[in-house]
Amino acid sequence: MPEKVTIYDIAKKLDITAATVSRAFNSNSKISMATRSLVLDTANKMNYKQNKLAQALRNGKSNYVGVIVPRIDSNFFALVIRGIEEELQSKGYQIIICQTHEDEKREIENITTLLNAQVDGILISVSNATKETESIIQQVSSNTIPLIFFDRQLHLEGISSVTINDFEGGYLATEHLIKEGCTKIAHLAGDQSLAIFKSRLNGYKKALSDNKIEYREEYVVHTKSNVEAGKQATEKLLGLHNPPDAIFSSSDFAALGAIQELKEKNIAIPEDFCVVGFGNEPFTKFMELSISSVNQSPKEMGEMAAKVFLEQININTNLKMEKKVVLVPELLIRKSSNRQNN
Amino acid sequence: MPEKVTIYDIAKKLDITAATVSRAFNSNSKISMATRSLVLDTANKMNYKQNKLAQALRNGKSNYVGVIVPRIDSNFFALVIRGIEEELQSKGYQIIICQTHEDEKREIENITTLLNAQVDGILISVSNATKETESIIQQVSSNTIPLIFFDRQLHLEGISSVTINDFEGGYLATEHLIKEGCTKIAHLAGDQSLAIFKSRLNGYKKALSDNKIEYREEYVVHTKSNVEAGKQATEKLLGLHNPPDAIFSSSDFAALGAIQELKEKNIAIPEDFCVVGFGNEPFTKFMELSISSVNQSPKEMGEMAAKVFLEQININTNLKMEKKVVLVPELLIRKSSNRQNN
DNA sequence: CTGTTAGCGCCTTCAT
DNA sequence: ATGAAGGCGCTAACAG
Repeated sequence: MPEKVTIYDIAKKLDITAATVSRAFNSNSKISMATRSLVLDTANKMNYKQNKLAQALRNGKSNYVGVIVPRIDSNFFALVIRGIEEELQSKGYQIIICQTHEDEKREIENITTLLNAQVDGILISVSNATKETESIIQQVSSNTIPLIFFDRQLHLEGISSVTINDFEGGYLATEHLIKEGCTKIAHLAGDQSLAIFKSRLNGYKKALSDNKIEYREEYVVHTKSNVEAGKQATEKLLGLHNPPDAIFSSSDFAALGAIQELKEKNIAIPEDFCVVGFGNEPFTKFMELSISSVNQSPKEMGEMAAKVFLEQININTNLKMEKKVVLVPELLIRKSSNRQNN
Repeated sequence: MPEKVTIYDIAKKLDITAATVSRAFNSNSKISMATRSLVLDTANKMNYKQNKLAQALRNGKSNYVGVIVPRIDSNFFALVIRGIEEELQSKGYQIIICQTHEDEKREIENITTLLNAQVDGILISVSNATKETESIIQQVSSNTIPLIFFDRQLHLEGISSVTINDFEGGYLATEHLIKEGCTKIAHLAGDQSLAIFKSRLNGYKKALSDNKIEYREEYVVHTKSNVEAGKQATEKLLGLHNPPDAIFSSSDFAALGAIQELKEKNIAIPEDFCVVGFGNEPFTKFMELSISSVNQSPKEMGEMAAKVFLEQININTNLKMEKKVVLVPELLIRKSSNRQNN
């Protein structure tokens, strides 16, 4: 049976006191090398395991960091998490991952759960922007522990964030399509309640106007970020009086749907129609007709978010700091929009 | 500043004792409805958060469950985790995810970390099968907490597991290729130190012999599970005196590599060559030439693993039980191997 | 139904 | 360099 062995057990065996055993494990204290190694050895032999819970309770520091994402079964978030983990684990932090499934209630529950677990910080990609979520996040950040946004942020004062420049991403993609000779560029826009999608749309608009191309309302279709939605949106676009000759999609999945629809209609890509997606999902480069996309550097984003947390936790907690890190998006030109090298 | 509020703070304010406050939060105890709701209300107003760490320490139960996977940025494992989470979260468990990156040292570290964190159980997909890992796992399982294997197991007595029938998966895939008229079927075999890959190879062999097809050593190429390795292996196969007319790949990524190589050599798929992968990665159905694959039902696997854990934790701990759940693989026939409906 | 007491495992002054 | 004592926040007897 369990028979958990504690520092008292090993103290008794060595005829010393628990305090000494404790000191042996927290090397900083002054303790003779002899007893130190003796303690460590016997602890090992007795199969002793430090109880992090007790440690955390006593120290007021759990070494847990909470990570909240919409979902984990997405290449993007999985890579962000990987980045976070790699950065944090070497510093002795363990991460606890929570998923919201884009549900506001779950999001609030997750925050509560993490606070209950006494995490030392929270890294969050927000799903929702209700007033309630906003006020809870504001309160957590200003009263308790460091909270850092990544990818999807709320614009709240005093809260740090690590994002990519979605505006620039949208701009680059659109500009590229213009350079390829496309003049009637449509946009599959995502959920406009999320700032990232708004920014991509704005980048698209700016690129058009900078290039003296008229913005047409009818060329912007709001779609979910999945294949089927992309297909339907494209069908709609192709049915217009004056159909577009290119699509910049705010999501790779919708871009794939667009391509499927175009193929069904026997429209040649990229000769007669160009497509650019967003997110650099693995399949975009696997396709025979590889899909141009905007890389968001998810792993680097995670690493950066972790670094900001570490800075935050190490400074004097009275001195709140706000750090807004904005990563640069990278346009990956592939077959779906490359007329030169085709 | 933090100013953590405890049950004592709210007890003082209400002029009652901390025990009563505690009881209010653990509804089972006998306590008057009046005080109960009073406590809950004021606790809420004071922004009180239960300290799960203290609770866990006191109760000897953390409500944490550790999950160890090779990596999280894989569709398969992400979905397994999702299944685990959905099953466990409703029961009040929080999961802590660790990645091994297929590194034996990390694997052992992860186990230690989780034990230190006082998890109530460990769900693990093993990366490695060294003697050391084996003995640690054996020891954890028999002396401390429930440990359950999923997908990748070690064959140790008394330890439960949830896996899919990889043998059958290999058999189904190969049999299907035979039915499509292929007679010279090659196999891209994975790391044979992992049982899952051994089983897939064995299923392949059995399907051949059941159909009176001679097994040829030269048709089995051991490759890593990535695109490049699949390409190279296929190049090698095509260079044989008597090259194959089909490939059953133990990995979807290698299958994709195979297809890329075949296309470069202008070999028509599926007319002149059929390919079947394993894992049902998202891209397999996204491709224009969609790839046949074996579905491993990752989400269900995760749910099942969680359920087995819950059973284990709820029975008398003296009574160790071993439960081997084997899920049935599902062959998904797509364009890369479908000669009938093409 | 509520108060009192003790202790989960650990660390950290304060002594010595 | 080590021992003694108290407490982190909570709950579970045991009283009453």
